[in-house]
Amino acid sequence: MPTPHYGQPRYRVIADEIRKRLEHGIIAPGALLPTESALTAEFRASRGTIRQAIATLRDEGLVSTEHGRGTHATIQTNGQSDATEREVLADNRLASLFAVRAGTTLIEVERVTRKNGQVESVIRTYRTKPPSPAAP
Amino acid sequence: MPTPHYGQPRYRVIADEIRKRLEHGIIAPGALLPTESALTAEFRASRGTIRQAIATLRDEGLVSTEHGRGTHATIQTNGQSDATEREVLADNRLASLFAVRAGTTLIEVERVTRKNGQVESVIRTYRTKPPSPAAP
DNA sequence: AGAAATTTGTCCGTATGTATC
DNA sequence: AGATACATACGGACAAATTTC
Repeated sequence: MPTPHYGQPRYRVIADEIRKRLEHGIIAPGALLPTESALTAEFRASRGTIRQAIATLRDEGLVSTEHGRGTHATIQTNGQSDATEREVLADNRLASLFAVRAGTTLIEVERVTRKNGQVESVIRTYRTKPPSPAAP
Repeated sequence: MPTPHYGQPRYRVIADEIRKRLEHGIIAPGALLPTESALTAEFRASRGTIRQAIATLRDEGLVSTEHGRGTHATIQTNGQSDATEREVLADNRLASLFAVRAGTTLIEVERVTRKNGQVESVIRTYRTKPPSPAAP
């Protein structure tokens, strides 16, 4: 088969499927996702397509990827309030503002304001991650 | 030659070069960037690499891409204050919060707080774009 | 310490689909 | 309808970071 893509693009379908597994806890928070090759085999898609799907989830803050290690589900410090905190990797703009390297872990707090049930605004606050007290 | 890429990846070098042109006004705000094929020819890189470079700039809010039209420099309503306003396209998460389609134009206001010259936090507020008063 | 295997990152070339002009 | 331009998808190759042996 050549390269058909009617309706939804494949990478989005794949992202939707993986997102469902994250939301349903089939992939636990902090757990490693299947490798790109494993997903390639499962979804019968090329690596590029798989990587695009994962990039989508990364864009949503659902997963985090590290070179040579893998992609793992992001830990969501989310109770039931309207404020969610998560760890994200600095994009180029944030990196230059904070004077850190792109990809450095930052803390993002997201707050949602509503009006008559409708979302009025989304406020995201970024800060650098405080150094951990661990020291081997 | 196969695929040499020592030091900086090519897509980042290309993104840096285009960013410089945007900052220097060589590409005016609102103006269309060269097409992907033109950039492919200029930088002697494949389309995938060019697209990755443009994706980087899009991530920084510097440019905006429309299917079938092209990529143009984002209009920066930026005086000299610490608050910048720009138009961005909704990522999947924002789209679901605002109940709009991914890619819908949103208004982003970014504020930076500093302490002793160091950036302390970056606050980004997103709102839907108010309907224009135009009426054909 | 060092080599090998694993896994993600980058890059290329090509083909086809879809939106806009 | 045709030309132009971006979007999606495939497959292959090599680079770099991490883990495993």
